[in-house]
Amino acid sequence: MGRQPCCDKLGVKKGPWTAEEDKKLINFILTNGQCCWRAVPKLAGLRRCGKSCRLRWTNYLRPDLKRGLLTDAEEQLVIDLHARLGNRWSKIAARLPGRTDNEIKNHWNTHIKKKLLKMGIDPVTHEPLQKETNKSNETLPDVEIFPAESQKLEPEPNVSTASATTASSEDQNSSSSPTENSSTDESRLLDNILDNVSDYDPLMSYLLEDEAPPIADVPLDFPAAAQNFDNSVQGMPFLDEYCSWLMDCQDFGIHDFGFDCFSDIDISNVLNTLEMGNKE
DNA sequence: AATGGTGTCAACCGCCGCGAC
DNA sequence: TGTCGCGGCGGTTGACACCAT
Repeated sequence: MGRQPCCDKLGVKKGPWTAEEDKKLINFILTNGQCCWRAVPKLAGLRRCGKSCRLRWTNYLRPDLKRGLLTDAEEQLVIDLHARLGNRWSKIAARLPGRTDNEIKNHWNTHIKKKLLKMGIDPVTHEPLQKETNKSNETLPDVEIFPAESQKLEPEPNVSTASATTASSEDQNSSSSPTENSSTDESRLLDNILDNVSDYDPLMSYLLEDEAPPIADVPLDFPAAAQNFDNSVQGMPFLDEYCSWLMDCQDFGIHDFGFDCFSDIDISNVLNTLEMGNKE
């Protein structure tokens, strides 16, 4: 392959994880929580580098992950967020509870990109391809044109023109080069964008609120996490997905994997609570 | 049934930012 | 202030599954 391995120490295993390795990692994290990732492989008895362990955990083993394809709503949200944030997958993923940046990135590259191209929309700029070619000399688009949002976000004099314009340019920048010019400016810009979004779209508003922590950020004290989970999902638009995830967990047989901590969580209670929250 | 092409996604790589010292 | 180590991020790769011929 000729790739320079990041974990080239002797005896460090690479490639797909085995069920045995997964089990070891899960058991370790559940027993000890997430500590120094570098120490994890040694302490957990794994011949992997810490980075690999972290990746495996965050992208695949984390119990709060959703499985399966993105729903239409999620997909639309990803598109909306990508229009604003560019290829900042982790930021996008943070707004989709139970989804990982890797998953969203993959889905973007394999599904959404093609979908948008088919619709005649440039997946990078989110502008119609036709228009894109016509305005090749322009440096910045005046207004970001994005079908779903252009309907929702009526241009308002004082609000989003500046940030939308900047967002588009930032979008373009970020897709070609991840380097940020100014993190302070950027966060201010992001805040503006998020504020403006909140003015228009309740769904986006909810998902973009910093006060509503994504499930992924719930600390890994699982019984406590279950409580936070319980609280944080009240009124969530994706309740069905959480329910199905919990169902999946049961189907999957989490105890087989050493998820004994879940014995502290009465999943049916959680489900009931979720359903009650959904009805309210 | 065999084979080649294409799509999907888990995992890796290298860079960057941040905190500790 | 500079250096180092760690975690996180985004881009990319490669193995595998699926489909068409």
